[in-house]
Amino acid sequence: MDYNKLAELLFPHITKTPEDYEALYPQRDLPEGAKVTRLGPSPTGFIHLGNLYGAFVDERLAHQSGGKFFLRIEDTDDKRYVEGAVEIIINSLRFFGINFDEGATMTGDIGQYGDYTQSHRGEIYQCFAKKMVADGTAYPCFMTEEEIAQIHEQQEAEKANPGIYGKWAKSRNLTMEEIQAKLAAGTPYVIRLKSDGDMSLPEDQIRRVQVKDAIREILDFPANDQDTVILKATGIPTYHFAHVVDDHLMRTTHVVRGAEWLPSLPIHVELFEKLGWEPPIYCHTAQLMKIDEETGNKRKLSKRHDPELSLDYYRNQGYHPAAVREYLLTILNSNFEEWRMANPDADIDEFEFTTEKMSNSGALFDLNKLNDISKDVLLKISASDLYDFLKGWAEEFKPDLLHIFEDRAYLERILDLGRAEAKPRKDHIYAQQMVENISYFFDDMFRIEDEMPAEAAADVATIIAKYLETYDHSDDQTQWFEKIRQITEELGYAVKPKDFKKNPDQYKGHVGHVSTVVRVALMGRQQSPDVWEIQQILSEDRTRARLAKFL
RNA sequence: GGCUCCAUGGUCAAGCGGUCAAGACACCGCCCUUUCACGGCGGUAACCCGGGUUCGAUUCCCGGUGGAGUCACCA
Repeated sequence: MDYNKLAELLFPHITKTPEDYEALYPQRDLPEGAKVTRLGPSPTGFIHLGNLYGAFVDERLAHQSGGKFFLRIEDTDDKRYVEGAVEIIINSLRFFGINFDEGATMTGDIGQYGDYTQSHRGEIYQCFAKKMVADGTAYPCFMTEEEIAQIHEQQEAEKANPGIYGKWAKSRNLTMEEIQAKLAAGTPYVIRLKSDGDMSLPEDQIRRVQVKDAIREILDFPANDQDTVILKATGIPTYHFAHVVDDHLMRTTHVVRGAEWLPSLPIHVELFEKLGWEPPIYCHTAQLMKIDEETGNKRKLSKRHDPELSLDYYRNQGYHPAAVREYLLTILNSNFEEWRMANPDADIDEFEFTTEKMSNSGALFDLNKLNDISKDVLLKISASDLYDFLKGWAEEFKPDLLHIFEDRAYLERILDLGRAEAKPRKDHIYAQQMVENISYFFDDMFRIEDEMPAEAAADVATIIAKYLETYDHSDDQTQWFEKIRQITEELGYAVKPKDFKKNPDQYKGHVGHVSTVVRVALMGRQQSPDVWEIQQILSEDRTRARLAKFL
């Protein structure tokens, strides 16, 4: 068989050579140790937490080493394309602080290693497929879908491994004449890798391949034996081939991808071997998991089944991007939490991220933990920044709430309530929750949500009346509380809660019950931050009005 | 079914042959306290099983078991 002739027959329109592309995309001129990473989403426009998790690794690796991080659109499957997806991807990631140095953008490519959209790179893939055909390491396959389905059935019946390999690869040994005839008849075909692997050999004779993974150390598996499709009938490559060609030509140094790619790693290794290229360093990240409600077991996050893990969900809820980043880093690097405790105020970028410290078992997404982390993160954000963040969130998701932003100073005081103390309050978690938390500060949202405390129920009117009567907005906190005590005593309640607990028969209740009455009248809830501070923010008029209205 | 990955409390996890097996979140209790939150103190709770190797295994090896992933002209 004259493979060169076959290559020309199959790819007469390809005139460039592999050398041309090698020259077009030279080695990158980067400092020693600089890492080049990439994110290769398919343009479905759907991003979930798992994608962010992986993107974060790429971003850290590249930017911590003085390297490059680029975006490549992997749209070799036309069925997946969703309009505007590139924009969504870039914007969603940017929101969480992940920015690309080069690659596809909304307005065109940035960088010297493009085109960064796989569907535009047809000729490049075909050039290398042509080379493989010329080398005798790839061949045209004319099998129809029906034939392949039939083979699958037969394999199932024989309990053989499924797939096109060895004796099942019927187009593998076609003669030139047969191929010419098929071509002349216009029979559609794909290009398959001609694998040297053979899994049917006795176990000790099967060739094994070792790959060092940056997260998982040595990976050891049997060499690939599948004649995997590298070019579809349309001339578009499959993921496997596109990955190998692109990451070589784009001079990617580290390929970060989910562990679901582990099973196809042998294919990629063989492809790199056949093309005579050095493979990149692989970083197979553990999958983010969730508990499946139906089975009660852990399972990989799924785009289809877990819409609540979409990035949009977190934006909707109003989680601050810094909190999400902080959370992701704690599950990404096991020593991050420790580092954070030692450096509570350090910038997150100062943390040295390493693949070695990444876990290789799948972590369950833990909302409790996110919330806890978020409290600490938001505490460090100034009221002014918090205001801007909240407003941005409301503009996008809660336009009917925009009126609360009219008085900036007022909202900032509310957001800062209790945060200046030595032991500051950590009330803020995410926008939606914050808004609910502070709703009583706004008359249109204020309503009585809680009951009056049972101990003081009979005296509610009296307590409020007396309180209003003695109310002086200019009282300091001590003076203010002294008045509460007086009312407490006058009405037969214990000034010290302990007295009441010791002798519950001697009192109607204690000072806590009395102040709770005020709290419910003013805030509509039994629980709130300090009443005096709230009153100061509310203003005298609003305070008096609410008390009066309650009577 | 084949291949692969994974295996320490409810969750995330330190550990890398000798530890009363860290810590964080969650949970419970107590303290602080006019409520809540914050904070402090304390508590419940773990090395999947069986063989080796070794004076000694959570740690190393083998075998099970369990969980996950993957076997497309999808990525």
